[in-house]
Amino acid sequence: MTDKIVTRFAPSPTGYLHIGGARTALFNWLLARKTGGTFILRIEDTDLKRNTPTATQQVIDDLRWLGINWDEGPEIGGPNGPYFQSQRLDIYNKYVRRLLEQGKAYYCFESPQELEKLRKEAEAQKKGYVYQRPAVLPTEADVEKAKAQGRDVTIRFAMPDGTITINDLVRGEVNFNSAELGDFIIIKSDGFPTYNFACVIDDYLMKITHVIRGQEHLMNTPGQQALWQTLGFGEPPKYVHMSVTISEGGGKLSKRERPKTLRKAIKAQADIDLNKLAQVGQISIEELNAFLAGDSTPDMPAIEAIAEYCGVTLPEINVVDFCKSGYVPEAMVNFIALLGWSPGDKKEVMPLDELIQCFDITRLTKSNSLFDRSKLLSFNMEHLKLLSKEKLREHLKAYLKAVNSPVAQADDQKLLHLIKICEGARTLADIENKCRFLFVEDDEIEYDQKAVQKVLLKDNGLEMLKIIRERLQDIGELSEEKIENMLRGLAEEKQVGLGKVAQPLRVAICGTTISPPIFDSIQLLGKERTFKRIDNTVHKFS
RNA sequence: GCCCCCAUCGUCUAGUGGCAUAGGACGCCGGGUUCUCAACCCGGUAACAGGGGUUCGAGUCCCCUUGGGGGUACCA
Repeated sequence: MTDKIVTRFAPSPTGYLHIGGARTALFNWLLARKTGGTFILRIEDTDLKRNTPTATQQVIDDLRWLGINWDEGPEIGGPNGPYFQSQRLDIYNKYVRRLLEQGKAYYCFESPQELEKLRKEAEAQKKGYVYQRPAVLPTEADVEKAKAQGRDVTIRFAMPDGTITINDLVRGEVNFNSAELGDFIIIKSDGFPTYNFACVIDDYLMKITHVIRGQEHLMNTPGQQALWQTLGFGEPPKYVHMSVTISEGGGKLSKRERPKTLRKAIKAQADIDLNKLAQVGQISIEELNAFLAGDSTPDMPAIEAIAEYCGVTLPEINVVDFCKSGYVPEAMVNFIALLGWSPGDKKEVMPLDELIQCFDITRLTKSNSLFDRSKLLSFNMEHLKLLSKEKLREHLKAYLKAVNSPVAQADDQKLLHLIKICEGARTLADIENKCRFLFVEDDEIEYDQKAVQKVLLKDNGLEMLKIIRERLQDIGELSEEKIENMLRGLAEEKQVGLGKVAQPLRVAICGTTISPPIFDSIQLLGKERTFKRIDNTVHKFS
């Protein structure tokens, strides 16, 4: 019998979960679920400067939204806790002492500035920089002395000589020369462990069997493996270094893209009131100028507020962005899974359980893949069709709440009805857009000028509207059927297409040329409100 | 600069030496359907980066070139 597979997702809490992180989490989760193994969530909060207090919660919320649950970790605990690295300092220290005593780790006293200088010098000679291990390792007395002088004290791992071979489950053997890797820091001057150290200790203690992570970690693996062996931890975990997800703009899909898009958009608009923008984003004009010059980046809320004010659509990067754009988690998971992996047959659109069923870690692609939003959109539509009505309604409900839509007033039954008449929608946002007119006040309709010109003014649409109003008066209790008969009859009588009748009515009730089928729309709005809107429209544009 | 990874339609991919006139999906283009948007139906376009080997035979194996990506931190 083979041992149970244990995987983990180990994010550092620096903000919302982004697509790359979601994909890493997903593959680890899929492997665990496929094999009946354990999936652990571990928070790598060893960088005091970068961590934000709310980030852990954001990551947790995003994972839950995606449907990725963990067997051990924050909120639920487990036998290998704590699951926050910042709470495991004494554990790391124990292993550091062991290495120190064996002369396999040693103290260093260089400041970051001094190291930077050495690095620059190596660069100037076109050589890669490696830290030079002193012939005689510093003693505890040296540490005391350095501390007394106010110097930084760090601890480095003494990398053993020779070639390090890592065996990647999808890439095969990859070789590294340990002399080129150098002795890396395992304990920072603030006493916290570095990623490369804490990760090894925790993977060992948590009995992780498979480490699936991005290609950006490939260069960390030999050092971690050497550490693993030096500590006598036995057989290292199996490694998989996934391909990277590339953005449509080229380069790694990164959160920098959102500010970048906004900057470009603002610069493209010639006459724009910068003071107003700063005010909208609640930042100073200096900060705004620094941002436009590319010198700094304000916080996300500021970016988003300014973008909304300018009417600029920011590219989605974080999981929440997609949520707010009306994507459904089932589609996200399905799409992300197919980025750098394929089941091998022709199946693409799959529900979660099927995804788990056919998952095979060795089928990961080696090459990077580009994040194609139009394919995601298509997947989202397919999943909207696949989802049960109840599940879809729950998603829609959560979405409406998240974007603070007036449609949120609708009760469960109404929501189901709206979903039905919006069949063919590609996102939840499509449904919201189409149905919002039902939930705004009759005299707060915003008219789309193009629609008004084309449908109401050019083609005698207003006259048609008046006739429709009269006919509507006559048909008594509204039903889709009666409305349809009336409108079709009218079109036939006037020898025109149904569009000539339906479009003016549509613009009158919702201000745009886009709505659910006109018969359903009128029926839902009701007679009184329809009349009111027709009257308002006729009055306004006559 | 140095280290490492990768390379099939525009994009995601199938392909593990003969099943291949290279398959699917998204996109795109053309047509149909239609009260708007979307959906839906039919059809079409389009790829093995280049050059050397190995082999009876190469998208598939090897080498070089080129291109893309990642890393090069007291970040993770």
